[in-house]
Amino acid sequence: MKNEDLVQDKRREILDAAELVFTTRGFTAARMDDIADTAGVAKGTLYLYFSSKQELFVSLLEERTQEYVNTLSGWLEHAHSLSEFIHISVKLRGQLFVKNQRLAESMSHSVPDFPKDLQRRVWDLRRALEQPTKDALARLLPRDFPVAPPKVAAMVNGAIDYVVAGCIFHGEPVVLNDIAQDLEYVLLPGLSQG
Amino acid sequence: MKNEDLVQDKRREILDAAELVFTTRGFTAARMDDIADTAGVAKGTLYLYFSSKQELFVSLLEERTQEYVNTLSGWLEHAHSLSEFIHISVKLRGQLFVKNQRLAESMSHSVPDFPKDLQRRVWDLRRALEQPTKDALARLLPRDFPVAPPKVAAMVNGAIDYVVAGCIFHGEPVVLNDIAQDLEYVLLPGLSQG
Amino acid sequence: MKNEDLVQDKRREILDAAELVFTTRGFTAARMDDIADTAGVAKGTLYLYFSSKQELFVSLLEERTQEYVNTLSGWLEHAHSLSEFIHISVKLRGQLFVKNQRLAESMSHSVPDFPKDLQRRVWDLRRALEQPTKDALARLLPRDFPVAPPKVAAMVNGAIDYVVAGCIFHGEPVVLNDIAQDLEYVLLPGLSQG
Amino acid sequence: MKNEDLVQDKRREILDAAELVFTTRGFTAARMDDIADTAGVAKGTLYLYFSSKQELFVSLLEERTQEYVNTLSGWLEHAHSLSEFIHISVKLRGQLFVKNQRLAESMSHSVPDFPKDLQRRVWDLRRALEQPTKDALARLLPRDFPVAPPKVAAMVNGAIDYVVAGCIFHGEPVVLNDIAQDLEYVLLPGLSQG
DNA sequence: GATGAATGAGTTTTCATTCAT
DNA sequence: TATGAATGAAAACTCATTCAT
Repeated sequence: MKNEDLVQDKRREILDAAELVFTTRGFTAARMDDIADTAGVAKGTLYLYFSSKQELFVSLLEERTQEYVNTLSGWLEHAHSLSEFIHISVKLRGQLFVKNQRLAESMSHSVPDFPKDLQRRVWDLRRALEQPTKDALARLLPRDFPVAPPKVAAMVNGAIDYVVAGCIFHGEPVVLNDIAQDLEYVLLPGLSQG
Repeated sequence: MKNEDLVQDKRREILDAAELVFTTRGFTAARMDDIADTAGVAKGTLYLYFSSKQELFVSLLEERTQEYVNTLSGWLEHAHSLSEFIHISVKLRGQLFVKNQRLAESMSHSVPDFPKDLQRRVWDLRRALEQPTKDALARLLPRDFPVAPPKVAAMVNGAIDYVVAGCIFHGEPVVLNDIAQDLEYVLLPGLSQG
Repeated sequence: MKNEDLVQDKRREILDAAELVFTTRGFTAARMDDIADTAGVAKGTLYLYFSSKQELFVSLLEERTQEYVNTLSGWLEHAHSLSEFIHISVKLRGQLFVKNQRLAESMSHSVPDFPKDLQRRVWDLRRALEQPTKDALARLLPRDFPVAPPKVAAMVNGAIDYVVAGCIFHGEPVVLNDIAQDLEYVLLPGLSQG
Repeated sequence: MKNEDLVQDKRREILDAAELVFTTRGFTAARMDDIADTAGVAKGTLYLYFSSKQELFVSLLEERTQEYVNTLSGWLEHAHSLSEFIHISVKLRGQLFVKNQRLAESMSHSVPDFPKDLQRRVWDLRRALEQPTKDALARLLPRDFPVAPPKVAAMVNGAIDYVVAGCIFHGEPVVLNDIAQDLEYVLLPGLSQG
């Protein structure tokens, strides 16, 4: 028990360090040295937990995606209106925006060179990531809404991410409640049309 | 004249090659060898036109941003309704989506390590990139629209990019007319509210 | 006693494992991990019995050389003719060929880098290894044979080893009786000359 | 012309350095750094001429085997008796003994881990290496000699190599003429039997 | 101006050895 | 005594940059 817990702790420490370094520098520019230093372990230790830099990266994606998907679907289950859906989406995507964004970017560049088994693991992740939003929209949109739920999900998420990114870029504070209200104002009329 | 033109031609060839390689592999993973091969010149020649890999990258961003901003503001000047605005935006962002997306991603990862003078040049680019959409919205949105034009611009552009990215990811054809109609259906009611 | 025996057992297990790994991969490419796994003990345990990888290797050479020399001199003592000498030599060298060959090769590569005390131990081994064949030839060769026994020993052993190696390389079965007859046919006339 | 020659010179320098280092240390223990230092070039330069340490090793084997086979078959063509055959064999194998021996040893350990294409190249070498001696013996042995030429070749070569190795090991001078006479004395009677 | 061979600092990965339990 | 997680020095290989031709 004790032993197993310690192993999990160290694994988590390494993943936290990896997240920081990968999201700051991108996959290729990130150095295993930096990850080890950040985690406070020796370089060799990384390889006791992950078989390569690529495998560490994919494991990190899996871990974070899992957490995010769990949280998101938990919250969205209790959304009973499109307004609630928008507010919940803004709150969660906004909080996790920066690191998820950076990881996602790294993915599109780096993964094409990965070995087949790792590519497959990433592929599975992408599908898992879309599911909760798609499910909630399927439930909340008016019957016979002419735009398919996956496309609507893309619009909502894109709008959220870009507004948050804009705030960060311009150095404005990210007030998620205000952002949610702005989004509601723009999107709700269109999404509520019978 | 003749001489000057030749110089410009070679410069352009190198930039075209750099675009292909940077957008395919990302900044760090891109190799000067590949860029030279793709451009059909020797590696040393790259350094006659650009003083480093970083400077080549920033020059490319400047070149492409300039082109894109010129085209976009040209088209948006003639937009006389929000509907037209949406259709024009989808058409242009959609066409340029992939390469702009990749360049933008590379920017966020790589630029923080660049020397200060190059960072300044990138900073100026980002502002230039937002201007045309902001100007058009300021003109087309209803008086006293409660959401600021830069935020609306972010929502529209985010929605466009994510829908296009979703099509590409799922292997569906990217039919820009259809996408524009979907976006109009979702966004226009909110944007037209008095 | 009991305790002492257990210690010897574990030592032997480690040496057996080391033999398998060293002869399969060569000294440098052999990993202490593999030896520990093969022996069924933890890596740290190896260092309770042998102070380093190098010392383990030399101890193995000593152990195996001792066994081989004992067996060989026991058999050769009862050889009463050059024909018997050849048959016995083929039988024993043939059986032990592969592992001895590999250990010997490792020796010539690796030992030059060893510390002086280990080099000295290896040096002693080499001399011990030649003695039984030299003694038997001194007894069995005709009086005043013009070629010195050590050189004859080298010829016989070289001929045996290369024929066996040739069979192995070409994938032919190693039939030691046939090989002994071939060697007798070629060597006996010369060795029997008065 | 000039250019091509310079390239060949540098390639040769690297191969010479590689031979020295590989034969001194064995394949695994040899370091690319050492080879580069010995050749008087930078580490990166090695990779302009050979794509990996393994490929450098196999290229070296090919180069040296080719030289040796050419020389050997040239000389053996003019051997008109078994006595001449023995003298020629001793002279050539003796001269090249040390380095060929060491390279051959490295082969048996290292090559099994090489990629398939390199293994194939080594396999071809081994066959080429046996041909000249086999051809000469087929010509010179008595009709209906009961031992197959490849086996006789193995005996002769093994005897030569071990006698030479014995001299080196005991610190005696290697006088090839004397060694050839000793071998003739022992082997010729057996090989000449009708 | 143009070339491309050469460089060497920087990166990932391995593995003998140690030491707290 | 036995363990095996942790270490970090060392090795293969890469690639931006330079410079003699």
